[in-house]
Amino acid sequence: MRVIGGKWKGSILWHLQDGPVRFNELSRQLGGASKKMLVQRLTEMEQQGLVKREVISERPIAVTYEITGFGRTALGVLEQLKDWAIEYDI
Amino acid sequence: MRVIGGKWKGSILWHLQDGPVRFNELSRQLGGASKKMLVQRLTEMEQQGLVKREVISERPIAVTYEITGFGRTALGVLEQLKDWAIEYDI
DNA sequence: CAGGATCCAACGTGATACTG
DNA sequence: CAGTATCACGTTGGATCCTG
Repeated sequence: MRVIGGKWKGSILWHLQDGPVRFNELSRQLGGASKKMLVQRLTEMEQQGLVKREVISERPIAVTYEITGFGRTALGVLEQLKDWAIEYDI
Repeated sequence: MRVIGGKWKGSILWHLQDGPVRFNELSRQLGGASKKMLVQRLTEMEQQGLVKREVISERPIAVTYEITGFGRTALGVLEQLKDWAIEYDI
């Protein structure tokens, strides 16, 4: 729960599924999330090994976040959870 | 996540596995949980259909909480989560 | 562009005391 | 026994402004 719980981590992993995404793009995709929130979650997820942060360029700075192998296993668990939620209509 | 997330729900379901448990007994089994917390979680879980509350006697009042069929499916999902957590040593 | 710093409101939580 | 009520507190999150 510490690793995959909370309101945003699942959505973040989901949006990183198909390749690296830049910070602001991710921010847009996640609609209701403030930038501060997103920074907090991403930092946390990087330390937990769920995502990998990569600086693409400086001036102007560009950063991408990419899901790791471990992150994909977490996403798998979340898929199980989703199937269960759908099955019981929650 | 709304249904099985958080710090306590998993433990509560776990302790109800083998039959109904009274409030205070559950409180003792869950060590660090305050009574207030426990009431909140149990009320919430009753409304979500995870547990069933039953008044056994009044004066002195006795109440038990029992896991429902739906609660057992939730426990199943949590088992998956646990296996994953163990596999990756979190 | 990708954050960091700051301020403030809302919420969750624990401790304690009380009740039918 | 199984809660309810109240308060004090720390944490969390959003909003806003700032920066290399």
